[in-house]
Amino acid sequence: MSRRSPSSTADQAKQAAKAAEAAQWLALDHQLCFALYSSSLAMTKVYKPLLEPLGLTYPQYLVMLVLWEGDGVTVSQVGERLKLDSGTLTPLLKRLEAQGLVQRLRDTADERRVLLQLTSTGRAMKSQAVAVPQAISCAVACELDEITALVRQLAQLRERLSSASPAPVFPPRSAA
Amino acid sequence: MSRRSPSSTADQAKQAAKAAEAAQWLALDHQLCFALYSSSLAMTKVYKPLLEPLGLTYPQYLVMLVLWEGDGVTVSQVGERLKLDSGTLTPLLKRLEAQGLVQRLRDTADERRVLLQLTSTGRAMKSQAVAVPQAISCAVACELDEITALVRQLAQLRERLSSASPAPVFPPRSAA
DNA sequence: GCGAATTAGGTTGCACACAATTAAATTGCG
DNA sequence: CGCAATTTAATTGTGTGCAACCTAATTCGC
Repeated sequence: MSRRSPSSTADQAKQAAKAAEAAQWLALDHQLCFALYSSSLAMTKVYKPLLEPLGLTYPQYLVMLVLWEGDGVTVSQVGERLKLDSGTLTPLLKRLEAQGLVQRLRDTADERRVLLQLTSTGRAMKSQAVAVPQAISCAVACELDEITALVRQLAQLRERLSSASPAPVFPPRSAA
Repeated sequence: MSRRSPSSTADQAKQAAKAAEAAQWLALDHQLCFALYSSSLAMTKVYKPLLEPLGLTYPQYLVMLVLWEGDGVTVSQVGERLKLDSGTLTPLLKRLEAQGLVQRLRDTADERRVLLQLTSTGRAMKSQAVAVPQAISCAVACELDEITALVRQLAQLRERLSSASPAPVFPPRSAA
């Protein structure tokens, strides 16, 4: 404290207060974005060893979850469900096809569409896969209610985020 | 219903019950992993237009948050904070360096280390950046308490995930 | 029918994530 | 001191995410 005082004490106090406020807003550990980001990455790491025996990556597993709920759907229907676009899904689906889990077939009625069908191998994997969420559930908390509540909160958050168009806080080209 | 009955009705009922249970465990919308994954991606999309004027990607912004809290730290200290490894951080930091926001300097005392210093440009960006979390906060919910609670829950979850080593549910090579 | 607008996937390019490997510097032990 | 073990980054390779662009197929106005 009190080292050099070329300007007024009031000025210094104002500066300090402003810096402290900035520190609060920018503190990593207060950021919801980072809490989401890091826990999502941590979740992926927990899944990885469980999915390895199945030969699936985590996003591939998500696609299989969608197809196990019902196949014969289009690429964009899967994308809508997972909130992923064709640039992500196309190569991913080709890898699932190469592994013999999924078939990609042009819709004869509308050749712009590609229909996704599980192969018998892909369908059979479902019974193996049930063990995955069970293992996760045990590894994490087993408090089903807590998990359910968190899932609901996050789903709501995701909705709010998807429909959010944040105010453009910067006047375009202010700091170019 | 009732199409072909080569086996007993009891068998069919058991099968159906088992399938229904599997469907529960594998339902996409019940998965915490997907709730995290999709809301994290949605969050990144909301940040993107806010960070564009600053010339930062979302992970680059996270690194800047760490450095604004205190620079002169090593690559691995940043990695520990963000839970990211050198394979991710090294190219990312080189891009920040190329933009003139950060300096990467070998520690003269221990030449294995690389110390990260903000440039004056990088330091100056902090005051611009305060507007980013403020805009997000408004765009999402403005319920500070709710956000704080969620951040705490997710931090706790991340800890549990990081220390979790899920039981290897599959006997190695069961479905190779 | 026919041409413009729309729609569905695919391709390309860039930026992560992370496992696995490598290389250089430091530490520690005899 | 000498050398093995450790530590710290960097590199390489695979797999996402996503914007921007492209192509082909369909639809719709006329």
